[in-house]
Amino acid sequence: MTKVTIRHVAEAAGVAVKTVSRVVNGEPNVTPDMRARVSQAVERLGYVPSMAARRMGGSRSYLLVALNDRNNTINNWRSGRGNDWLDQMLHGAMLACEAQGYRLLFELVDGASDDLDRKVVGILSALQPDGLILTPPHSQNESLIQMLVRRDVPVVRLGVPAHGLGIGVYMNEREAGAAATRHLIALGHRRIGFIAGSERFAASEARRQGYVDALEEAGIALDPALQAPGDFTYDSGTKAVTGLLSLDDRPTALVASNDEMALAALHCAGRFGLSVPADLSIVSFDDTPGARLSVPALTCIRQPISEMAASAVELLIAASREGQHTPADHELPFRLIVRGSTTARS
Amino acid sequence: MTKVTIRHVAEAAGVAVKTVSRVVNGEPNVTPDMRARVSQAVERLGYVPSMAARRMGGSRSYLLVALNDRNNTINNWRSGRGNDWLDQMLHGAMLACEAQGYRLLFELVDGASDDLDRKVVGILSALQPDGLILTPPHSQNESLIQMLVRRDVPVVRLGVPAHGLGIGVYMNEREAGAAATRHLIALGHRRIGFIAGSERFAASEARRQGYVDALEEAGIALDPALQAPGDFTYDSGTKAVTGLLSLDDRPTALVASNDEMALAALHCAGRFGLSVPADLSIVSFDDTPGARLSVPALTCIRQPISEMAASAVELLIAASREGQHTPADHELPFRLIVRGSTTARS
DNA sequence: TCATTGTTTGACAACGTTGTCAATAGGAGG
DNA sequence: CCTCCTATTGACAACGTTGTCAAACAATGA
Repeated sequence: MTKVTIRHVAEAAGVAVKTVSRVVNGEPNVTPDMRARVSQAVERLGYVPSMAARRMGGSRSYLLVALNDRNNTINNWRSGRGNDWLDQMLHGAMLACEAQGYRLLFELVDGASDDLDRKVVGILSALQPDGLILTPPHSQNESLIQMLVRRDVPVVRLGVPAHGLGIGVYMNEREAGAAATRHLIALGHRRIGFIAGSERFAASEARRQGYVDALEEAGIALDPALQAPGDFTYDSGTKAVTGLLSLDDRPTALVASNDEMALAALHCAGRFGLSVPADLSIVSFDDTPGARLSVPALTCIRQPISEMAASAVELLIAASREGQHTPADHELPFRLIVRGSTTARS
Repeated sequence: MTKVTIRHVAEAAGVAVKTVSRVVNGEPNVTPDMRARVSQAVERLGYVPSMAARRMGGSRSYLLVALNDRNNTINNWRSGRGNDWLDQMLHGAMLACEAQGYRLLFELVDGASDDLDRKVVGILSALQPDGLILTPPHSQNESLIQMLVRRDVPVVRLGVPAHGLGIGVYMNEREAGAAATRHLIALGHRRIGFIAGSERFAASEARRQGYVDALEEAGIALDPALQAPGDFTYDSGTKAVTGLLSLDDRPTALVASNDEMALAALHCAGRFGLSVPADLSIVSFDDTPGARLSVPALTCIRQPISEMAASAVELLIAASREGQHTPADHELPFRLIVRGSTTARS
């Protein structure tokens, strides 16, 4: 009933503690007999090594830390926007960690440059994780990442290419923006509006460029009036759509940079007497719960969030094992999910 | 640039390591001078104590673990249902932890009785947390909690009264069910349907009882046909509502045990040619993002989830400090949020 | 003044594991 | 049979902190 340590197992199996350690960690140079004997003792006593002691004795902590911006998270939560992105990220990461015997600790950070750096260093000192997962927008913070790389902490940057600093795990946002737009073009739409995301996120500009790419390759002239700014919030979506639908030559289709702004568009269209998708087709990004339950359900680009997180974990563990921080980039495929919010131009 | 330990601080300040420890931990019996001198060194060197070493040397780990059922989480996520409850719980808990210098580690568990117990013991052995937060339905698992209490692990049971085993932090679900129902009664409704939640969760039955309470106190006869089973999913909501609206004497109002089933009701009503709230009023539970963005927005009962989580953390830390596991119950108030989905009976 | 008490500081062991290196055993090659 | 090499096992220090206890010192009371 009391705490079981490696010493208890060693005594029970009649071997040295180091041998138990070897078996538990799957190290080589242990005879099958010995391995069986020790394993049996481990099983019987229900021994599980203490993470804290592992960290103290050895060089690994079996711990990864995911850093997320506090303001994003809290704002999402306060505004009732939900944290679907984060949920999926955490799930993907946790499952991958579990599969490898690692733990994931989720931390909120905020603040500007120096202050942020100090906080992150504090987290590093306190937790001594084997790797760090950064989410946008911090995954774009080059100076922060430079510091981490200097300290030899394996870092995965979610959502953006690493460009030689850390490990980037992302999807091709530009191509996704183009795919969303091409879908509308293929349906016969010519006047296609675009609602941009917050400039704090690199993905926003990439998606816009993809939109531009698709129009250009289809030979459709760009109309600046069709590009409205937004910041991923419902209200900003309402404002953007109101502007777009008030145009003399209003668009017949929209690309919204996230689901929430698309939902705003959906509701807003009604106020203009337009029905979706008959009078207005809408494509968006994210594939959140709300996008599936809306009427009509939203055609959208699904980001491989949990897959990215799982990759992140695997890459971090590999990096920490090999003790080298080779910069790398891993691009994962997105998917266009066609639902009821888009149809051919009438 | 290299790792700074307590010894470095001690040398820099010209004192013993134990003295630094005392200052860092705010222990008594240190002269103000000494405290200042050491604090300055800590500040200057950017010293942050290692959690692992703290756990090894001392009796506390400064770590709390939140246990959640893997199946709930994953199903919610796969089905696109979202994990709003969990998000809020984690946020509340994390912020409270941060305020006290603790960390929160989130773990998924699953499996039946023995297997579950073994997994939890494994988590305890590996992490050695100062306390455990259990979410429904595991917070109802008496045998699991009994085991934890036997092992002297402070435990908070979220969402249910503790009844003398562990610490319960919850809202009065029965009273909430009654409040939701009374709101409808006050609006003149007499035929009020009820869509139940999954029987796996104790809250489901409590809410139903509250519904019954309110009807009885208003002298409205119970009609078993008005109580439909459900399991918190959209589909089960659709099924339940279809049944209720097909009745000869159909209800003019509904109490849905969660937002998702209420949204199903909302959409379903349209198919019956009924408009909400004119022909059908709907009250639900949760106050999820979808409930606020739907048209009309849902009148619902808001659970004080993040507040419950924050209380949980504070109670756990207090319990672990005092080293005694006094059973306790903490009931937090819910709130009825009136929005567009309810109106007076026409 | 001296004994007593309390306050402040420090020395040292202990926590549970892994890294390092030495010791031993077993096998190959001469 | 002896030597050399390798595979296996073990002894022991180290990791960074806190708990325990003792030492030094100051304050109190007789």
